[in-house]
Amino acid sequence: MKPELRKLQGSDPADSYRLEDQVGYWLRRAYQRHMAIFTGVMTDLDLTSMQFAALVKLHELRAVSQTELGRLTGMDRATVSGVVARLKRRDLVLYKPDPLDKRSRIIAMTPTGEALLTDAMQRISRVTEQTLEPIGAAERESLRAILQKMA
Amino acid sequence: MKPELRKLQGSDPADSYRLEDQVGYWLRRAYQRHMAIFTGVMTDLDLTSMQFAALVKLHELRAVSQTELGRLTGMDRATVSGVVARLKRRDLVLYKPDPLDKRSRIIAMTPTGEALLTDAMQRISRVTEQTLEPIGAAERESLRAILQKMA
DNA sequence: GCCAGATCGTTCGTATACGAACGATCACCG
DNA sequence: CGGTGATCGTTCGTATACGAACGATCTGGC
Repeated sequence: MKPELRKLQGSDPADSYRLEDQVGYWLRRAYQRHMAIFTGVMTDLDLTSMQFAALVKLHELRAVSQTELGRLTGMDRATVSGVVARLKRRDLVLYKPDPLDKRSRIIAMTPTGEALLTDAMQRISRVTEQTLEPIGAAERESLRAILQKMA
Repeated sequence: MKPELRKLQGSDPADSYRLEDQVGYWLRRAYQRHMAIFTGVMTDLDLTSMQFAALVKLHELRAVSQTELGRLTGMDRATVSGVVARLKRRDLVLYKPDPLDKRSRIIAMTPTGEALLTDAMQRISRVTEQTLEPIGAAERESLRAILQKMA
């Protein structure tokens, strides 16, 4: 069937599909904007959002295995491996052996890491505020509820 | 103020900050789940979501410059470069010179690309449906409205 | 006590993502 | 017409992201 005929019949799905109408597109765009804001606010600390997430969890739990850290922050174990290695290279975290499991690697924060986290913590609200700036309180709550259901 | 004093007052921001309460975390999780669904549905087509997005835009506009394609799909020009190169390697798109601008590279789809897009198009609704499965119609509309405001 | 299957972390390969620096070209202004 | 600043696409470096295969270790069942 010729394209023109398909168009006349309006039966080619590709002709009515609009990228701008897709959930994935919105989610990506919103996340992308959030990331840009995060990066902007944290530039001089040289801290990515995933590194920050890892430090937050380590501060909260004091020490966790690498796999557990990945689970808590939503990172693949291969990804966590790299993130943690970069934190270690900057002495923000350290490795400890797990006395109960030789396979496991316990990650804990160093004082340097705690200090950097304190700095980051003082600006993280700016990231949230800027990210949510375009929407009101009721919408923020809706967004939270909906995204939590979805994930 | 000393850390100990802050702690006594319960004022260390790091102690009350919960990763699970952050917008960025929800957005990332939702997007991550969406991506997993996309990948699962499209595995045998060997098509990533960004490659799909590029093909969708090319189908719609027939031919666009690489930079414009990036703008339309929300990709960095360095990123587009790679995505398009991989599509070209599989003969899904082709390059054309721009008669009006020697710097520009026009991208257009090949019949192979169109065929693959047709295949992908037949399952894309499954991706959307599975992504939005946890939420109802009203919530879907809310989500759309809110995310569009945010981006 | 042993072994089969699960789990821990690594490495490799591939695909985004994006800032920065670069060469080529373009557009516009004086 | 000539030059200066903007734009196009590339390349490099770095950081996620994730599947798959791997060795080491652990665990449960027998």
